[in-house]
Amino acid sequence: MKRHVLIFGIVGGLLIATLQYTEYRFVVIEHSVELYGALVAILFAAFGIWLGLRITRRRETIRETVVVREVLVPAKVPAEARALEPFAPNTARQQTLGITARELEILTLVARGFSNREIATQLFVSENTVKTHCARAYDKLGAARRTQAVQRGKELGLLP
Amino acid sequence: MKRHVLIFGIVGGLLIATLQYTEYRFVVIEHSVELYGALVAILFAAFGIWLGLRITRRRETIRETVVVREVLVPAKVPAEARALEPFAPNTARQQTLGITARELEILTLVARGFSNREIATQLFVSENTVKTHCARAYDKLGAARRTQAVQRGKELGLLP
DNA sequence: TGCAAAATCATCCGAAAGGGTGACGACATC
DNA sequence: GATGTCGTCACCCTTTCGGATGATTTTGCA
Repeated sequence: MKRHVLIFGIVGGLLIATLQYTEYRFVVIEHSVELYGALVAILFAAFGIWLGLRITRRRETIRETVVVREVLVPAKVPAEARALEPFAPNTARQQTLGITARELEILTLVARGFSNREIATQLFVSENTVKTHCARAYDKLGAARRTQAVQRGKELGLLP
Repeated sequence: MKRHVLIFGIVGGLLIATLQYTEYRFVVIEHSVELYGALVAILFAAFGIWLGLRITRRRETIRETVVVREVLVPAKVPAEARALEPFAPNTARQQTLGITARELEILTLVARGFSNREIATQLFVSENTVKTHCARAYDKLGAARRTQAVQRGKELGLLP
């Protein structure tokens, strides 16, 4: 958290300096102040949004309400019909295999056909992190490839 | 989500206009551009953070733990559902997509988690051939990766 | 508050996968 | 016989994955 504020300040300062520098060099155009302000506004708004997402990303688990609901699910349903059913991963098996929630989360995205980079973008983490989670999940599932991990995950009731 | 972008634009425009107006009226001192930029930056950073919080806040709702009880359902989903044990691929869809039998055969092996080399060994063909079939299948399925192709194949009823 | 688990990120390297292109033979159809 | 489809294979190049390892930060809990 402290690091966020720090990089916020540093990046902000650098951005302002850069913008000022460029402005002093290219002030020949008209309305440069407006453009300058708009540029700063857009950049910092984007940065702020990113920061807001980043900060609050993990707070969701705090005030969650756990509701236990029982659902009757047909034992065997084809893939097309299964898409609508609420899927509940087999947490018992997940526990015994030692698969963490984050690993399972990434595994579901892998099963949906996303690349590591796409998953990293969606989850606001680096590609390396995704790869680490993947590797651990593969190891715990005894899989050598992502397709194999997906297959195993479906067999074990971990994935929809 | 669209509403957020809308109010973002409106408020942003108002802010810029206000800042320009006030600047033209009161800020005759030196370094007005720097102050102006810093002000805009801070305001928009705060606004961005607020927006980020607002966007993600409503996700902190209820997390329900669903307990699934498997139940044998008679014949709710008729034709495609019952032919599950010996899986019958959706040949109609296969035809319309122009997927050949060989491509589907290789696709099923891909879905089972085999590598191209393993598939080549099993089918007594070269790895290049497997890759060619894969590429054509991916193209016809609109997939960029093998996991995506598997996902699409299952959605379309081509794979078990 | 301190510790263990989990999550995050990085780097290196080799393997796997994917895109593009070209080619050749078998076979069916017209 | 010309045409088209399918299966087969090869080459080159780029991207993506995976394995191994080490490190730091965050979190949850006792």
